[in-house]
Amino acid sequence: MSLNKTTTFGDAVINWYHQNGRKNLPWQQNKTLYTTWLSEVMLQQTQVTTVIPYFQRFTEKFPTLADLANAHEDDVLQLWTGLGYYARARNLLKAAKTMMAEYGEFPQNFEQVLALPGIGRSTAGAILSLTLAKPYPILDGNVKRVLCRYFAVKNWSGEKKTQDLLWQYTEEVSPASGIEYFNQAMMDIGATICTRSKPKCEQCPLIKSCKAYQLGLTSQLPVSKPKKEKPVKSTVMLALKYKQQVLLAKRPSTGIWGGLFTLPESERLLTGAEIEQLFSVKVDKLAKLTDFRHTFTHYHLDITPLVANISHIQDSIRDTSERWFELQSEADFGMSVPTKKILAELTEN
DNA sequence: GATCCGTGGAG
DNA sequence: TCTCCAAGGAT
Repeated sequence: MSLNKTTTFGDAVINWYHQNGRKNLPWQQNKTLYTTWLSEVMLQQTQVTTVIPYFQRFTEKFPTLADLANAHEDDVLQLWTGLGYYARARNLLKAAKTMMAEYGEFPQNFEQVLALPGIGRSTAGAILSLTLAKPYPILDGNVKRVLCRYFAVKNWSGEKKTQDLLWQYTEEVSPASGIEYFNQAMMDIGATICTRSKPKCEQCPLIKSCKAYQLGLTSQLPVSKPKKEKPVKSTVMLALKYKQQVLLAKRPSTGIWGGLFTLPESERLLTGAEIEQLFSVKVDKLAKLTDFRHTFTHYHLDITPLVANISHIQDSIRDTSERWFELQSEADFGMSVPTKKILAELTEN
């Protein structure tokens, strides 16, 4: 790593931080490696305002690394419900167990941190620089945007070649001292000034040397990723309702909604007779609710909720992954958002 | 390199 | 309503 020792870039950014940087976010108080790690993982592809309540609930339930390492996956996924990218939660628990078993604490060595599941180069650098002022550069979405504009990078940052170039740039501009302020400031500038649309260049400490600004390219950079048509998939989600209970099933740990509980799905609408045969129940009433669309990063999912009021449920649990859930109760496990939405609708009626 | 993995807010 | 995309990492 070659850190620039006398960069005016670094000075300008650090000075800006002391005047204008964010210092009151929940994870900036009483920082530990554990809390910084948690916040960085939650913030992957997720905005600050979304993360705040999740972070508070999580640290209240699991204040320390040791607490998390002793947790059950269902409890972790419950706290993650609605936050998305659930592999983050599964990897968080896995990493906590590994750290306690291998080191008895959160490691301070970069290679050891990087080796943990769910932690890449940028997250590892953020954890060690923000918490311990270790001189590692970061390259998250904010930093990428700032650097793409500052250096007028005209290629999409998703390309390997461009990614490598941006890592080179972030190493070059990172100061040897004050990295904990610098990295936080770069993220703050990206989030509050160098925004995707309508950047507030007049407030930017880098305005004098920003290439995009000089060339009048701020509205065209960074180059957005080449867009592809999202495929549309469809599914039927079946709510088997027995009195005030509904049948849910835990999904396998890989794939969409891994480890979460969801309603049973079917590729097509089922008849009452089919449901009776599949689940060994008696269907008293069958109703189709209004379709709705759930959109992921890479596809649309059109969901048709089907509600079957049933009786005779003696043999309806077919698998250890299935369970009956009381509609009015608070789930102590993770649930997908579409499942939660449908259950909420059932509870109202 | 390409694909997978969620969700909510902004525009 | 629809598209874009936000503190990325794993396969």
